[in-house]
Amino acid sequence: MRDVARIAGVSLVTVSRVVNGAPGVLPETAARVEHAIQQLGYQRNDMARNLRRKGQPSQTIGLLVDDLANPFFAMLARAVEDAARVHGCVVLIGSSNDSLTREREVVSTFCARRVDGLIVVPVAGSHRFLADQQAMGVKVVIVDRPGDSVAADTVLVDNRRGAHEAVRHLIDQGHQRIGYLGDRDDIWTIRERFAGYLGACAEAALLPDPALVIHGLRSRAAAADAAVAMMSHPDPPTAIFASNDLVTMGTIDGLRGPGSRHGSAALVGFDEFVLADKLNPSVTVVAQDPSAMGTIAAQMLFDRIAGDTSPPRQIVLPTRLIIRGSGEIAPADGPVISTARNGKGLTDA
Amino acid sequence: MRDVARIAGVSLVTVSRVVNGAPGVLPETAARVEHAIQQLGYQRNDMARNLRRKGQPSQTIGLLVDDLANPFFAMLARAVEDAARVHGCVVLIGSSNDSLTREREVVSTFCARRVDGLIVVPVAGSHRFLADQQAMGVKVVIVDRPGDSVAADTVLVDNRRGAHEAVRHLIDQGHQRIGYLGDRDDIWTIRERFAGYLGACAEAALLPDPALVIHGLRSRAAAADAAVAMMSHPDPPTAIFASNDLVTMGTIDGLRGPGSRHGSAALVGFDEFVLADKLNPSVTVVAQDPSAMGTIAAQMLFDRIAGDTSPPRQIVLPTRLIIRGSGEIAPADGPVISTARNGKGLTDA
DNA sequence: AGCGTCCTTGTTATCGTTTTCATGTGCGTC
DNA sequence: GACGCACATGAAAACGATAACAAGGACGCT
Repeated sequence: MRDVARIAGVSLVTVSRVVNGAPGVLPETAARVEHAIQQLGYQRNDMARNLRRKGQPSQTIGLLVDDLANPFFAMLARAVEDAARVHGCVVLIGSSNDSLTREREVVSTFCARRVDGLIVVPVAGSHRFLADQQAMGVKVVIVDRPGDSVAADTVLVDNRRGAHEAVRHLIDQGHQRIGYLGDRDDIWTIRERFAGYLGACAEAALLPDPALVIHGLRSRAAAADAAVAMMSHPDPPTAIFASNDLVTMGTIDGLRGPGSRHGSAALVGFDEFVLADKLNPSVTVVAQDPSAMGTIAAQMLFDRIAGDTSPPRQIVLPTRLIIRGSGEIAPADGPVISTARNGKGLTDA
Repeated sequence: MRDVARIAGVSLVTVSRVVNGAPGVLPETAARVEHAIQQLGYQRNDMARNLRRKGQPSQTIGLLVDDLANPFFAMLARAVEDAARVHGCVVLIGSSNDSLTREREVVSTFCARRVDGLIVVPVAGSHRFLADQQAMGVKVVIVDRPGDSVAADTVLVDNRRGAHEAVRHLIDQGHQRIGYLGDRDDIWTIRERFAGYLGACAEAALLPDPALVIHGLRSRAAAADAAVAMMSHPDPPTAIFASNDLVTMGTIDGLRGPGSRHGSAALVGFDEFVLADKLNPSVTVVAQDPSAMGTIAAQMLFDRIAGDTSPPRQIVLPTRLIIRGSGEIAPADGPVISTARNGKGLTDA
């Protein structure tokens, strides 16, 4: 910058003004400065800039998801990124990998970089440290799961109702023995879905057989094994509700695998996934709209950064039951997941 | 920091030393400082820190992919993030969305933040601006597609050979009329795959019928339409090679859709995708390992940041043909895509 | 002519940290 | 007892930019 000033024969302030498009610089002077900038390939140092302009936003936000490689969070991240771009903001990204320690570390690193705000998918456990950061002026929006010990805007999905609808759909089809295959139930979303399953059963005066309820499936393979085990029960279920996409796919593996009775149980899964409609039989799912979640969360965050100090809000998005069922021809229009990117999903809210 | 110093009754330097774990501070003094830090909730400002420590790396890298919502890039991003964490680095992320302008903007924004390095999936077009940033000291690694007008470490996949193998597999199965359904052929990977298709045909003395070659399919729906159109040809292909996952899935839609001859053509697609093994018939694919690409790219980048000044290298990873074919029982172990996260894929190289 | 005003430009202080060098203190040694 | 040395600590400058204020000139008005 000093070099630019020297070459253009002006002072630092004038260069600053030109770089920031501030008014009150003679066009001729500006041109000289521009020329010097070109010549030297000068680029403003935003670190120094943000340091000096304390109080002004730093145009950086942090996004902390569970696992970026998971398509659900990838879509959410993309939506956040697009919103950030509109606000001239860059995005720092991190995966917590279901570890509270790692989450705390990442949050701390981001805050040391003086982000304006954070969008966090919280893992289980206390988030006092988030509240601390809030006190220091960092705006926080929580997504996907409620945060423990922290008052912040939150965007959730009505997991319970979605699961309830799904299971009721099975019941309406005449199923009486409905198995549950679930991920770790210390994850809030999973717990809610299980509650929805129980609720729908209770509503129909069905008492779930404890032998048909399996928790803690952390991988597709584990789910496949569990599905096989469940179908080997002397009195196997006629239908299965799977708590998320991984478990659903594992269940498909199990029901389809060698030595299994092919398709001997109806299947409804939480989470839409690619090609669910092309399986035979195609799979009924409870679809969420991760893209909408990201867009809404980003919107709330930028409102806060812009100075909104109203009490924290909680937004609960509905799910969508996509009924496919055995042998049924898939609907002509694709699943919600494929159109979510354009933000249409917002109308669901 | 000033407050911490005052409360602890020491100078700024001493606080700095404690915060950075520098030696030469009396344990008792350090404890007093630590206490003051706790009390005030002080956190180092890394902006100011990076500003002062010019020359030292800023512990920030930028990752620019085509589309973060695409599972391929999401996995790549996750691998990069994991590697970055090991090096104590945070990751700025952006999607170029196939736009050179947007790519240039994002790169510029990242560099204004003084990132140590960039991992870029380049869109088509000249990347002179990347070379400019290199000249300013930013390390660059190119991934997935070669960069135009820029000398940098590059991680590619042998798209041509992969496609060649895939098409030869079809030929070995006895197919003579093999259609090509492809994405925009101004994308390098797509062009390479098409070249592989042509090469395999030529090798077998097959002359592809121009009516069976369709380019420019940008969406699943477009691919579905194209597949239907191709199958409606008076002399339809007995097999189809699809240039990427989106086109493959669209082709499945088309072959399966109402009014189509179900499964009337064999199908091999580039890119592995979830559940490809569970379709009926299951789909043979050419699998890449995005996670390995990310890991290797990050490794190269951090080597450069650490001071490696050897000439730019180019690494070409092989693909893996996963033969599934009609009616065949899927192998017990999952597709490469599901195990890639742990870096095992690296052994493929 | 004198004065106020607008407009362009420059001077200086500052952001929060680290670096460099200087200072003071205690201790062992000849 | 003086010297050198190691050690803990502090003072001041610097990183690259912006904010606040000041200065000089042109202009119009009385």
